[in-house]
Amino acid sequence: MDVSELLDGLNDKQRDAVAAPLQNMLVLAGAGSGKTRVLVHRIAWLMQVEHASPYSIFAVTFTNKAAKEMRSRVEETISTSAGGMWIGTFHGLSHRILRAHHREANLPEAFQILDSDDQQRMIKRLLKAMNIDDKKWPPKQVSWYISAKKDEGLRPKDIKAYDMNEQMFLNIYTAYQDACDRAGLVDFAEILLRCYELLNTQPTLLRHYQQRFPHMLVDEFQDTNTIQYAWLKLLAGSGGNVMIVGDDDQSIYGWRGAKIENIRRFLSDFNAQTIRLEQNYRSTSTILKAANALIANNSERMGKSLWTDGNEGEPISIYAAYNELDEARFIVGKIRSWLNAGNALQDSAILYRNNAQSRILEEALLQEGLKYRIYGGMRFFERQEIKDALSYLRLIGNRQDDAAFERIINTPTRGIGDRTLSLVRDCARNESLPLWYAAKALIEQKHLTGRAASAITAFVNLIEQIEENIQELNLEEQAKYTINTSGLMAMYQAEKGEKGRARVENLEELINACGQFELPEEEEFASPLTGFLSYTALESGEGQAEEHEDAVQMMTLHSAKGLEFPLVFMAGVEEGMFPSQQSNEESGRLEEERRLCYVGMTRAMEKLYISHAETRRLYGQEKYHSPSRFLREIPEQCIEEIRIKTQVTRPQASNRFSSTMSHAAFEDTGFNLGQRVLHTKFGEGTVLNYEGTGAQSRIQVAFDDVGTKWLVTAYARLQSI
DNA sequence: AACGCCAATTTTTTT
DNA sequence: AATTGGCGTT
Repeated sequence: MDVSELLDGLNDKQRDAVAAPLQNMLVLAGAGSGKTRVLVHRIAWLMQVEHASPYSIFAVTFTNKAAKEMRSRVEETISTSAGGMWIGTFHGLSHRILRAHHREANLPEAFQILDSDDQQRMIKRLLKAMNIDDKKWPPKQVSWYISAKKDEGLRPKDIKAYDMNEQMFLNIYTAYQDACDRAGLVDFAEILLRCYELLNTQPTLLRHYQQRFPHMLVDEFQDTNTIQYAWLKLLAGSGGNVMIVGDDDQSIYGWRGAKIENIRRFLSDFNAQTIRLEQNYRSTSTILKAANALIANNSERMGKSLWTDGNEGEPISIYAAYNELDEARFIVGKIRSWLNAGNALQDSAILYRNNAQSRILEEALLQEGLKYRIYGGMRFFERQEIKDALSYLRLIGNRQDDAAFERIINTPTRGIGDRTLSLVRDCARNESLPLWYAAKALIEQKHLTGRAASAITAFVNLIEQIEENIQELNLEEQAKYTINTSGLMAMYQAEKGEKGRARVENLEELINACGQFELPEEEEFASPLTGFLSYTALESGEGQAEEHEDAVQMMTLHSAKGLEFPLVFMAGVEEGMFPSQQSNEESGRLEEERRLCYVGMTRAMEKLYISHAETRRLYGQEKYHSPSRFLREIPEQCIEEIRIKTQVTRPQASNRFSSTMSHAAFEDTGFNLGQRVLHTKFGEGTVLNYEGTGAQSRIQVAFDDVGTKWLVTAYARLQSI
């Protein structure tokens, strides 16, 4: 590709970023401003103009999806393979370094990765062993504590406990780390911390990487946490060509340790130039105006204002639903009209604050016969049956893996009960042995009696026999053999119902995935099996069953980041839901909620609907929510409120008045517009019954008492609900 | 080991 | 409301 082609079709700011001289740079990239494009073209520019070798390029993202997209777009742009380039996630790249230097990192060659579920189970077992009440110190909270500390780069020795309570957390952290180290296991946060420590303590190694990668690029920088920042800084060394791309207004992972301040830190630590990408190629000017106004309510911003030379588009429609069913009905009705107008279903998305909201929406879509796809939730490699199977493979690859041992020792049931198991655990703890070797020792020393002994022996033999018999097989055959021989397949085949059938299918899919798996050539693994196991942990399998069917896209606001849709619905935009109950003024999380709202709004390309329900069933109780404060922060001229706006006429010198049902909100419901009703009482709270239609509205606000006209805003109340 | 009952618990999520 | 986990019973 010609150099000038790299700059073609870019705006001035994008060009400044792509063609900048070698320097540290912050690209403050607003939503929809073409940041991926800039990153990709910058990489191509480095290669073609600065003559950078692909081996010198290091690009970091947060998700596998983003990494994959970047790689394929780079390859598309430079028209050759991007092999040799390191493009990956923080965890993926750190993991790669750890594999290559596992000895220096004090890890066994076949070390494995704990996901958060494994981590919690591990902690739970530990609490039991340490005789700690898991009601007082819930495993979930403990794992949260440990991860948070690791994200801060803190080992137990670096932490001073403030009180007895924290001291307990600290003790568990210490014990947990000890257990992981002995079992050859690393959790997600450990991957980053361990890699950081490795580089920090091995100057030769660090220099090697620093020299190899003079060109670094980082995406979504606003989501970096403390350890990720430190890791980057270490790798960048004194080199002066780091490009970070981010948007402080889209920082929505503070609750997970992301530090928005890292952007400012980067500016001073790296003495970096700032380039702002503010031209938006996604949304209508109305949507941008609204989003800009909303986010302006946040303080401490880097400052940025999106603009477009595109159309004004339609106003943002705000629908005040009577309850969540009405809300769902409204959304589905609008999607139906959108579809009937000749649009594609997959171009519409429903966004919500929490996953629990999806159910009602689903039901409404189902009723209307509209296909939908829900993002998030249980991923492929996180499923119970898959984790069972993987645990067999893990234990075969590494006998020290206590987490895997615990999971499968009695799955399927083979007569190893709690009594026997606690003997094994005690022995393991007393002798500082992995559970596997403790079990073997107990058999050898004849500490186990008849039935328990034979059950354990059978298990030990099973694992050893599997290992022996799969030596000559390829990965797919290994998995197949293991799943069948272990009895897992038979166990799930015996499980009745839809669930059992699905699980068997998943196990088959796992075998299939093993066949499809290509071991990354450039990376160093003890065996293909180890490589596959790492892959399953780091890439939990979102793309496993990705069907590109035409369906309504449903997801939380968080998972919508980075995506765009012509038609977007934001549901449940109510106080207590969004901003959520726990992010009130005191918690200091309001600004992050506002950013989340900003993220949601800027997903919409053409039309945005925002809805809130007056009444909502939440945790089995009726809750009354007022519209979200965020709605008031949107300029009125960007908004069209869809409500039953009833115009009321008051005859002179009379208490009687009539009102007319006159709003589009009823269009899709089959009610008759223009229906009139007579009343004698009028005021806040008066219920208007539209006879024969089953519709009601309740007067919410009465104002403008001018002459014979009252302007009244009333909410719809549908009797069918 | 399978079943059933009771109690607790409810943001957001990637790796 | 609905799901999950723990515990006791068969």
